[in-house]
Amino acid sequence: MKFLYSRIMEQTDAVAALSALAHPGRLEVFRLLVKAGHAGMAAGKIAEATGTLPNTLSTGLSILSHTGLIRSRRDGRSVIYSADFEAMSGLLTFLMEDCCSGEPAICGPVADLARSGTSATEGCA
Amino acid sequence: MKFLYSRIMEQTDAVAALSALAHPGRLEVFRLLVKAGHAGMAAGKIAEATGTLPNTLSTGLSILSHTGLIRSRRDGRSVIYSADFEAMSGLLTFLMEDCCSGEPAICGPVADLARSGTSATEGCA
DNA sequence: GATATATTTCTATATTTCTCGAATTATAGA
DNA sequence: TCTATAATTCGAGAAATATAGAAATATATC
Repeated sequence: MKFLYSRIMEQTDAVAALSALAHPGRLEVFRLLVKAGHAGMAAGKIAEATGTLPNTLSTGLSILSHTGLIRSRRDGRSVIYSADFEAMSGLLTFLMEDCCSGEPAICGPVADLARSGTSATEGCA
Repeated sequence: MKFLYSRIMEQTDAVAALSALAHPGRLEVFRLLVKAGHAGMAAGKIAEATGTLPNTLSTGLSILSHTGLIRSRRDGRSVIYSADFEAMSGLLTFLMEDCCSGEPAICGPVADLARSGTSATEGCA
């Protein structure tokens, strides 16, 4: 399990992350975790919120975890999942790299993201 | 062919856009077009730059086009493709919506993006 | 130790996606 | 019109992905 986002995002990692998000159920889970912030959510709560079977959800969480987009920690019988904002920032930066080649200012916030790089989420709770 | 990004991004559209990007060849093409900016690139030049067969590339360009992530215009015998920064901004905004629920400031530029919304690329050439 | 809860892993089937050769369409110039 | 160039569409076999039932693992409580 590699977490290269904080340094260099490679195409292979980006494709894996995008593939993980390119699925209605997994995308819903990820966005739920983005909203939940650092606190995260237990797998059971996610299953309840999304109406997914536990085994199917677990497969989805595993796929997201392997890309580094989400993290997990155990809390008693539950496993808490949370979004990794640094990984997400790395992905977005990779996507918009060299936006408008040399004149990133014209692209607004998208370019800000590409310019700010991975230190973007340093302060995230 | 719908282009909902400038207004409301729905999950279905986001999944389609992410699926389109979740492929090494298509991701390479998209990032090439991000760098090329508004000027864009002819399909033939893209094929040359990426070493893709024309028919395979055409399929990839078609998939990207249908999501609204790229646009095309004919120029003589060539077809020029270019990235649609507004669509991309809409996708990124959708992904990071309600980042850290109520305290987006702590997420830095990622949250800036989520907050700025679709007007982000207004000034893009 | 025994039981209940929470989550994951295994396995198989169904479905979707990928790639490339061949044929087709569109435009430009002689 | 004829020819060349540029790009797209079609079709089929191969590969990858999705889903859910059943079984297994981990933790907590009695």
